[in-house]
Amino acid sequence: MSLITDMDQTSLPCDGCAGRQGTVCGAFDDAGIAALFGLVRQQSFTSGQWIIEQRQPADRAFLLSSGHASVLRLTAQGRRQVIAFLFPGDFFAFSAEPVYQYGALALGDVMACLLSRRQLDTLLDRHAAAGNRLRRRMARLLDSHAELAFTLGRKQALEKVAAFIWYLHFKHHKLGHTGDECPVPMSRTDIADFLGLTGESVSRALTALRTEGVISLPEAHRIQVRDPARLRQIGIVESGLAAEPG
Amino acid sequence: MSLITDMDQTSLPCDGCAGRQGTVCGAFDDAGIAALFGLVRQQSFTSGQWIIEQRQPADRAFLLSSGHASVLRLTAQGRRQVIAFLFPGDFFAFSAEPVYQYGALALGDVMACLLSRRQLDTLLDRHAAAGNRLRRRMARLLDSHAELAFTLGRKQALEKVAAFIWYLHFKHHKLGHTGDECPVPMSRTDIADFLGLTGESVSRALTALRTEGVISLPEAHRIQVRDPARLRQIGIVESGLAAEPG
DNA sequence: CGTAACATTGACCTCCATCAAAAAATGTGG
DNA sequence: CCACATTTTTTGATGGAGGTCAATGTTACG
Repeated sequence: MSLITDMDQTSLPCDGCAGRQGTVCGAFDDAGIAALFGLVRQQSFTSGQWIIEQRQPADRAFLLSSGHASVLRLTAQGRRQVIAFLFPGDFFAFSAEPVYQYGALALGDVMACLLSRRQLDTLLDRHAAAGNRLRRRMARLLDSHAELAFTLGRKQALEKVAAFIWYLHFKHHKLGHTGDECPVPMSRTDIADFLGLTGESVSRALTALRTEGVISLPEAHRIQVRDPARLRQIGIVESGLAAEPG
Repeated sequence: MSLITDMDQTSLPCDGCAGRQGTVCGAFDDAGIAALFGLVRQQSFTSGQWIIEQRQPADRAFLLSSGHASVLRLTAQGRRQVIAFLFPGDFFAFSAEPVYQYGALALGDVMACLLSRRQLDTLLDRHAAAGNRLRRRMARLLDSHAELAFTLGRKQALEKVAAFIWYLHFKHHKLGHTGDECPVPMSRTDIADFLGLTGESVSRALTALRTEGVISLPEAHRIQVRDPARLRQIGIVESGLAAEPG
């Protein structure tokens, strides 16, 4: 697959890259960032467009400046598995394969900074600190993948959906927003393909949580958390810290 | 979680470490290996012993010299999810968390080379090449985790078990063995907890594959593949190369 | 050899997928 | 801004894959 990582909150605005602020590029030291922005070329995508296409040479990486994307695999028989959702500031790169086994699909309007993998590799070779920080980032990503494995393997539908809402809100706050309400940038089917369910089951789970008073749904693509403690309990979100993809 | 990676086949015998040959430590350059073996202390474990315990400080790493282990998470309610199986030469390290969210359990007799994470980090900081190779290794591990996500989310029981057998044989050959028969070092329950099934379902799937003539089971912990093409087809193992955990 | 742990097989039931229809949201042109 | 067409979401009815519980057969080990 590929590295999909969210970069630090700590670091720099990304004007040179995105034209709007984003907190990104945490894995690179200052020289690295300077070099990086020299290489970057920006591109916009609309809903349903592939930013990276599955089965194409794994020679491109990108940084999501604005909007959202899903990383997914599509089999010959038409089965879909979403591996991750990307938020502004998230990074996609580093398949070990010569060809991407997964594609990245724009959910709505997207701005992305594309760069070649070769350039990125060179950059990383030159800046040891960047490589080390990236290694730590990848370790965190591995943690989150294990979390996903647990969710897929050992939770039932309601628990999966509860954990997912927890994850959505975690991301929302991590991106600097406040409040108990957050947007849902992906479709029910996308959520289902992430959690190993059907769209109908996702919908049913949402209504169940709404009926129980745990959440409310002012609109289909907006969720308000009314009882965070119970949501977390239902979702079996244990890991105190890195509650990435629950 | 943690990095669990199998090291290169290319590299060195591990006598200084394991007392018996193993092809390991591929991520380190020569100076790195020399330094590494200075730090190593070896330990043996018996079936059912924890090599690394969940919820303990994530300050230890280890290299499996001989035997097998499972990496698993155990929740308060007693749900079990196996994240990976470790084979001789595999490496376990690098949780991003301060405390391991997963434990490593010996399957039968095990010899492991334990080293402290701090020492390993220092080592990696000093040897840039080792860090880079490790990064590539982690990318491959991420690929395999995505493969696991697909298996857990979008395959049915028979397909999961077929893919698992494929994975077992892949590992077996990668470790230098030949032939269509290979040992199964883990229990049915372990397999079930890896694939998101129950032991009974694994058992049923195995008999189904046996009845179909795809495999045979000379003993419970030994599987012979009679029809590799069909096994692969049933297991939906697509990725030509990195067919890690199917 | 005997006992305990594990694996297989069977009967039953639950949760979720599937199929289908109604309701809501989204987009488009007038 | 509104009417209409299309897509998405919700809700309902039904069936099946796999979980659960229980009994039997097998393997591993003291």
